[in-house]
Amino acid sequence: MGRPREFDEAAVLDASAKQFRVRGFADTSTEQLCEAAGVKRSSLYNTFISKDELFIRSLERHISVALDAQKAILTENALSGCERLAALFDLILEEEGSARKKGHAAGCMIVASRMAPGIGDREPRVQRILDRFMDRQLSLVAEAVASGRLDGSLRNDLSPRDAALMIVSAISGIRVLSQSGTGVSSLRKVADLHLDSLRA
Amino acid sequence: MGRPREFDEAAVLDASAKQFRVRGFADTSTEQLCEAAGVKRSSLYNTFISKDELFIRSLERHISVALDAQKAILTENALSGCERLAALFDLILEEEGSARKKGHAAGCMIVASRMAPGIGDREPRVQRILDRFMDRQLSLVAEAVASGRLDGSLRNDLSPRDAALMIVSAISGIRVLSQSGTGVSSLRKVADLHLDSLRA
DNA sequence: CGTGTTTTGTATTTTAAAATACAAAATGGA
DNA sequence: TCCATTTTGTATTTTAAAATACAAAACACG
Repeated sequence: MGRPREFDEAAVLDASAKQFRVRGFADTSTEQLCEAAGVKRSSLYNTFISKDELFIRSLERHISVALDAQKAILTENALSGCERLAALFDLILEEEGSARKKGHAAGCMIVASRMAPGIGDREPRVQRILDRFMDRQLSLVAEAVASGRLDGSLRNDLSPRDAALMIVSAISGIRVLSQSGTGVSSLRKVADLHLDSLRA
Repeated sequence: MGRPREFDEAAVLDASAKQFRVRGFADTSTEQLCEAAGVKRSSLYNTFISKDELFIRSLERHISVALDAQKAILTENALSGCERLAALFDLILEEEGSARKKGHAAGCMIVASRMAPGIGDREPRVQRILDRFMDRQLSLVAEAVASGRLDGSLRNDLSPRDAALMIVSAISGIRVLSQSGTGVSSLRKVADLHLDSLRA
């Protein structure tokens, strides 16, 4: 009962996430958020309590869909372990490339939330969300590495965990490079170099 | 003539840089800056004009000393090309390790400034300073790679420029990993993996 | 000694953004 | 239909931090 909602919650979270990504947490006002999401302030506060809570929920959703996409790739049985890693890099490069096209060169919400203190200090949940994401990402990549050792596509002298750390760090590195304006073709070479070092 | 200054300008810049690193730009108030630097607000504004200007000068100084340290290592004639790169990774790991010990796990001012929009949007100079840093860093690393090819310590089938991009991205990746709480010993393994892939 | 000049300390003003208050609107169910 | 309940729109309040104003202090120089 009561008056029905006129907006889609997930759409607001996506629009918010984009704003936060492009302008940063501190530099996006609630007014910009309202405008971007096409929602009035009272609706925002009524639904999401505060700017902090809205950010947290946006981050949660962003990470959830990002992780799903990576999981789909990294557990694709039709691919060898090495091919899975290659496809993961493809995904990252595609994301960066299309972000580039859409004008907003900015940025990776996950890496930015990690590196920029701010809300992450006040809000332990931000830390927790990011930690959990990284744990899962590391596990997924480590599994792909392990299966790459079995199918012979990857070196068998490396620990899956260490290799996974290396891959994950490479991805972050690429995101930073991309934010610095490095062209996608260069990013591709960097990704290839990283991957080559793990090949059998 | 006139009343002499009671504080050291460089010391204020260093203290400010630390605050900005630990708390982020938006979340450090001028009051915190004054307290950290041991200087009254009027002195700050009198000398540095505004919070924005103070940040820019802090960043400039921070980058300048960082680059000097890297340059010293990367142009050390006594070392082979590969050893120079290894020493560079050592420097990074040492920085991260000692930051960890001092409690403030946060953070790399350079990567954070890149990834977190904010002042960087308003201030083209921030962009310029970071671009310039990266150019120089890339050149220094590329030179080290080139000399590593000559002295036989590094693979001779890779373009110095691409290899340099790969190294620089690896460094950023390690910084992100470190910020996420990864232990220094794991960071070391990651660095070794990255370096191994370039060895002759 | 003073006098001009710069720095320093304190108190105040400005500002901008977050958050709230409250009436009007819109529905489902009795 | 009308009432309880929730959302929506607008206007206002709260807040915190950046920036300024101005008098007192400290020195160099004549």
